[in-house]
Amino acid sequence: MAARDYGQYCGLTQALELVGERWALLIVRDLLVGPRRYGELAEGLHRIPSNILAARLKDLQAAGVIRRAPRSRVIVYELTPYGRELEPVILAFGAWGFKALGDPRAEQIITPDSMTMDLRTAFRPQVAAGLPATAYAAHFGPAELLIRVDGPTLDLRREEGAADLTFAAGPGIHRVISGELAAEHAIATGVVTVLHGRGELLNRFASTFHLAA
Amino acid sequence: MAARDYGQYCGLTQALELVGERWALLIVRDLLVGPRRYGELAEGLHRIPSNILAARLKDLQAAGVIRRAPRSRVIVYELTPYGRELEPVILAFGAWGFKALGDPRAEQIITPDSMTMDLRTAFRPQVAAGLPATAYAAHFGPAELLIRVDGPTLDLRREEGAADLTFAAGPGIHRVISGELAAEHAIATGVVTVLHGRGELLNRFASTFHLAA
DNA sequence: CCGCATCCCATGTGATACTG
DNA sequence: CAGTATCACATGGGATGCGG
Repeated sequence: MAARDYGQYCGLTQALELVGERWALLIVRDLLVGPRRYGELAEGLHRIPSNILAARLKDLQAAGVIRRAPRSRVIVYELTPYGRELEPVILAFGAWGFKALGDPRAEQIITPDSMTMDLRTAFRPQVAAGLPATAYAAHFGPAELLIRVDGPTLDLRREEGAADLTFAAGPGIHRVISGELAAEHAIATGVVTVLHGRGELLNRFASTFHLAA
Repeated sequence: MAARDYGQYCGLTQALELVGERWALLIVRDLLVGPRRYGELAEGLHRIPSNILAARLKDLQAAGVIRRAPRSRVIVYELTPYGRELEPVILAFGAWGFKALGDPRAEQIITPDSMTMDLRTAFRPQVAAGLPATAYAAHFGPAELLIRVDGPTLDLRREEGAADLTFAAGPGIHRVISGELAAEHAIATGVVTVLHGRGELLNRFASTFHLAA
């Protein structure tokens, strides 16, 4: 590692040596949602080569950021307390990057975990507090995310469940969150497909989750 | 770039595609201190190969993070407003990494710009507000940093000037900031050498700049 | 299957040298 | 001084293999 050492004694340099390599922060992002198995991580980061995933998991463990935890016959990876302290950094970094998101390219997908973190970033508790409690079920391809907003609290789960509004969406959903695409227009153009419930609730969704672009 | 694309449409992924490559955030860190010339960047990031520096400057420019600015016959690089929005991210990330800083390795140095950002990270305005205005002049090798604390405001300049305490320090100064090394002990062991002024002022320095480890 | 390890090749990185 | 050019090598990417 000496050759790839930045050669500086500095907080940022140290941070980059711990989690600065390719894919590392994305692994942390997914683990912020919850403990994940090797295969789940590989699925969420669908373009990561398996050797790289294995190497990163090893490095992150050595760095004290994550931990291997045996859970009744299967192994899950989870963040250590130190790793969890990256949450504000990742949220702020994600908010910064969100502003530069252009139109989604053809191969770009959204995964439940990436969407979960983006929604956490975009959640506006003070706005939500003034709105009725609402449950949304969002389908991203085969995956479903249950989004429950109750006053200023947000509960995100990767499961099925009763919702006031059920919709299917692709990457274009981000343009609704950025306010560039009005809810009605998103429905009209097929960016969002309402599967169940009143489509107007998508307006409430858009005001609850908002990040300027 | 398609092959190195993460393939996800997500704020964090986008951020990593803009400034996630090796050395990129360190360039941003140094530019947060002020506009810098090519040679100044190369000096501050003393282990960066010149071709990599040139490539990163080009990429960061294309990403809208930095900008080439001609200043009376010389070219300086400076952050765009969007690039400057990375400051809180970099400060938080640096604070996170600071906690994991072990003992400095032999080849690890501190540069004026890295120290400047670490001091900004560690600065405690509310503590400083309760202390008398103080100016410190810190020597890191050949470079000098003038640190002026006046109430809750911090002024850092890369220049010479009158100071209440002038000291020379190496990377070990970070252990004073983390509180692991008491000021008197730092002086006694030669981690910090007092060049001018009362050594007890290093205690004030340590309480003004503090980051838990 | 799941959790990796191995191969091979494209690309990025690093050291050095060089040019306008 | 501000970059380019070149080349050796390390790392990343993709496919595939393999043991538990």
